Amino acid sequence: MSLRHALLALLTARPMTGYELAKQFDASVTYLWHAPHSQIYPELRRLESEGLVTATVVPRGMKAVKRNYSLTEAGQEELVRWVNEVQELPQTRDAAYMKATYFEFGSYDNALRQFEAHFNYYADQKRFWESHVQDLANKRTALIQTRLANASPDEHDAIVAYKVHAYRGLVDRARAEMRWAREGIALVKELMKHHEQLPESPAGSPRP
Amino acid sequence: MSLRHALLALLTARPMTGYELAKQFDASVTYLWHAPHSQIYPELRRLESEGLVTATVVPRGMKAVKRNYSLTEAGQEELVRWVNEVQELPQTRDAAYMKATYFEFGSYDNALRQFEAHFNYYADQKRFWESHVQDLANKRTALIQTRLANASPDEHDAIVAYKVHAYRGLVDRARAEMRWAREGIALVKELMKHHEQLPESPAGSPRP
DNA sequence: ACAGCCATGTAAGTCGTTACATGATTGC
DNA sequence: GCAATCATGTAACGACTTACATGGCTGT
Repeated sequence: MSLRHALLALLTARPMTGYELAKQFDASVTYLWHAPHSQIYPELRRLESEGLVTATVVPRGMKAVKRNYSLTEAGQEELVRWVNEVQELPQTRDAAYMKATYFEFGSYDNALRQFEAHFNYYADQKRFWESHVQDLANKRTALIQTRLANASPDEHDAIVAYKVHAYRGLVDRARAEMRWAREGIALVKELMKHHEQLPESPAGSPRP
Repeated sequence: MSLRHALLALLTARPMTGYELAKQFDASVTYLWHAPHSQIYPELRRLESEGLVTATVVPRGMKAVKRNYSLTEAGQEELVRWVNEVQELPQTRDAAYMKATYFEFGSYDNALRQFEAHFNYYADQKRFWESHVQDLANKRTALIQTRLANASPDEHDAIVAYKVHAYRGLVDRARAEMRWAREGIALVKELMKHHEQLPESPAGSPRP
């Protein structure tokens, strides 16, 4: 249950409506812990019913309303409890690597395509994460600024440094994935070369 | 839906009972795609009802029975279809990194503990994956041997190489996680040093 | 009038977790 | 007789996905 804690953490910066929270999510946390708005709204209601946040109903336009959520003391305590709890790390579940172990059931071209898609995906992620690291290090996002404004100055270093460390870790991870994909492509090309040298055509296992 | 395809892939080696499949899972695939037996048994029934596997009922003891599953042609086709399909990569969902971005809400000691747990976890994983790479490269597991026996010899290289590449990727990943944790520990120690030099005690944000 | 963003949800279904439950066989 | 391992499930619940649905406000 990281979603609720991500929401609580966002609310430490300032009170926000569900919509604003969803936007902040999409701008930062989503790259660490993805959640669509359809998950956020009900979770906020649950947090409210558990007393971890309070909502004040604000009119919007003539008829409609929005709910402005803020953190309660119980919410802050729950956040601290969660931060101090050492969680079990989740067991690996990686569809891309799993599929890669079975590339023999597809063509060489397919393996190349898969590795290329992998590379491109992480190249994109890397770009985002790198720019996010820059934004954080330079305190360039609106959220980090309000967060810092609410904290005592001698904590500022830590607040920024932890976030930078996490997002840098993701940049490294993206780099590793890109390397893995590149090496995968090299491997496939090697296998293709070998295969050309044995002109007998295979007829054993399934291959489309 | 990788579970079903992992099951189909395992069955390319030889027919197996649910129990055997669960054991094979726990010995290899589980480190790529974890699934408990309570998920495997129902999934096998579903695969059977969709015609991707067939089951022959074998007596065990006097009263009980077991079901021996084997891959059908439709199952093989589905496996090939899946291998050739480029899947969207799942959005990141990393509880450990997410929590790390909020370590300012806990003590320095807590941050150290968290990073140490992270390090130890991946050190374990690395050991397992490394030995698995060795087993695969030397064709030392029962499963890879039956799998190879059923494939044409000119495919043997690829079958082993793809698996070795995937598990090596996981070893690299574990190494990266260990590095991240080490750097996290160094960061916390830096922050502690700085903090000692400012003797005023903080009283702003929540800290237990 | 219409586009685009603000704003908030529901509903159905799948996937995954955790705990519970039962019984058979093998070897000591 | 008992423990370990073989063997197969169910049940309840929670997390997540995808699609659907509604309406308001702002600027052109």
